[in-house]
Amino acid sequence: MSTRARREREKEERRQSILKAAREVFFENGFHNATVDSVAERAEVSKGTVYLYFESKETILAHLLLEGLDGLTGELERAYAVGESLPADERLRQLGWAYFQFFRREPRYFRFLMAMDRGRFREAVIPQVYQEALEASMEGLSWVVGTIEQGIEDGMFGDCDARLAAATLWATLNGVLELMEHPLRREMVGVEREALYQTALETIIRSLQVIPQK
Amino acid sequence: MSTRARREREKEERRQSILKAAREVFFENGFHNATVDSVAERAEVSKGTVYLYFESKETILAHLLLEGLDGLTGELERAYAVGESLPADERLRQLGWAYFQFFRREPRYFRFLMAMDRGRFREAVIPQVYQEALEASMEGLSWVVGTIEQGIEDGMFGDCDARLAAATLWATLNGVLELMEHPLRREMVGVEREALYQTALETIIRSLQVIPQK
DNA sequence: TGTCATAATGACTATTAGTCAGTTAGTGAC
DNA sequence: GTCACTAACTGACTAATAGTCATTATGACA
Repeated sequence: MSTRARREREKEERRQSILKAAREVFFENGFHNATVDSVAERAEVSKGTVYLYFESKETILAHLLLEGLDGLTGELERAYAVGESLPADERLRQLGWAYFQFFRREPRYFRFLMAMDRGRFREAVIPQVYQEALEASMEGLSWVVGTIEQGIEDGMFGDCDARLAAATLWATLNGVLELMEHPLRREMVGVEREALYQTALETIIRSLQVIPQK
Repeated sequence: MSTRARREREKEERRQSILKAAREVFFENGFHNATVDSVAERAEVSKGTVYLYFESKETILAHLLLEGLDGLTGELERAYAVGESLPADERLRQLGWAYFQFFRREPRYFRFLMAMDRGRFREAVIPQVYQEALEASMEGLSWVVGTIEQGIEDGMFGDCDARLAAATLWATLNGVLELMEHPLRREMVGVEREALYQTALETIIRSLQVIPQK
């Protein structure tokens, strides 16, 4: 008999509806200004129920972030697969632009992701979520590492520590996105976000390439 | 008569003692966990007095950040001055490492600076502070731009948009520092902070240099 | 010593995260 | 049908804390 199964499903649905409400409310007002009461109201449940499904306000955000991270790794995976037969530099470009597109489409996720494990967040977000986030990011990073290694094998890139190079690329792209996310800093550099991103991406890719000997 | 002047001075002293208390309390417990009551207690004044000198908890943080920013620009200015007679690449190295050293010495400032104009902060921190922060950062950036322009003139660097290149460098170094600030991400890349920083800095400098024609 | 302005106080209000004793509703047994 | 049982749900309540403001203290000067 499937009563048990249906119950499980209904529980999951409720959980999802709370997450959906939280996403809306958090995105509309920002995490700080959003109240758990308004999340509850939006989800058409009482506040007590929200706390039945999630330990704390921060935990809800953590789960939304995991969702976002899933979307991002999906995006990167697709870009990695599409580039299968391309040379390594072109594959890195694909990955780099997929990263950019994702955050262009979901700027609010970016903001939350960047704020992750800062402030109270770190205390609230416990092993399980931490682990998942780690694994998702690891996967994304491994594609970059793999691509660079491929480039080295092919003789397109000079011999270098692929992990170090991948970290440099990642840090650089994050740095650009973060910089251009702050109104204050964007104003300061007086350059378009996309232009800076392209410059940074090409700079790193070029630094990997073997300088052709004339 | 100097009554007026003394009064002014005493007011400023009180203001400073509140800032000092806030710095201690914020650094000890983090901004979120720190209470205004405990800042007041530490400064040996009542809460009301704190609010006589600062509009809000966020405003106090903003002023601490300005202080931090002052320290940073001081550091950079020194590095810029010291490198006066050095070639452009070496000057960029000086600036880059001064940046690194500052954040190594004051990691808590870095965290607060990076969190700046995020969250509630943006609403709380008003024109005056915003403007000051903008100007301080502008100054720092202009030294990098100046150095790159010098390098171009000297023929050490290839012809490029100095502002764009400076922004790339800044974004990259920030990206590394930020990345390595997150325990989660540091764990992931499995590389030492200083090593990654050096790699990134050298990568950007190299990308500016004219490739010597054999 | 009295008056006045300025500075300081701390009890109070408002907001909101999180709790828990009590209520409701669905399920299966008889 | 109805009873007992369980799981899900509720919302009034507590605790914590940012920010306010009517009142009080201080000290300069006539």
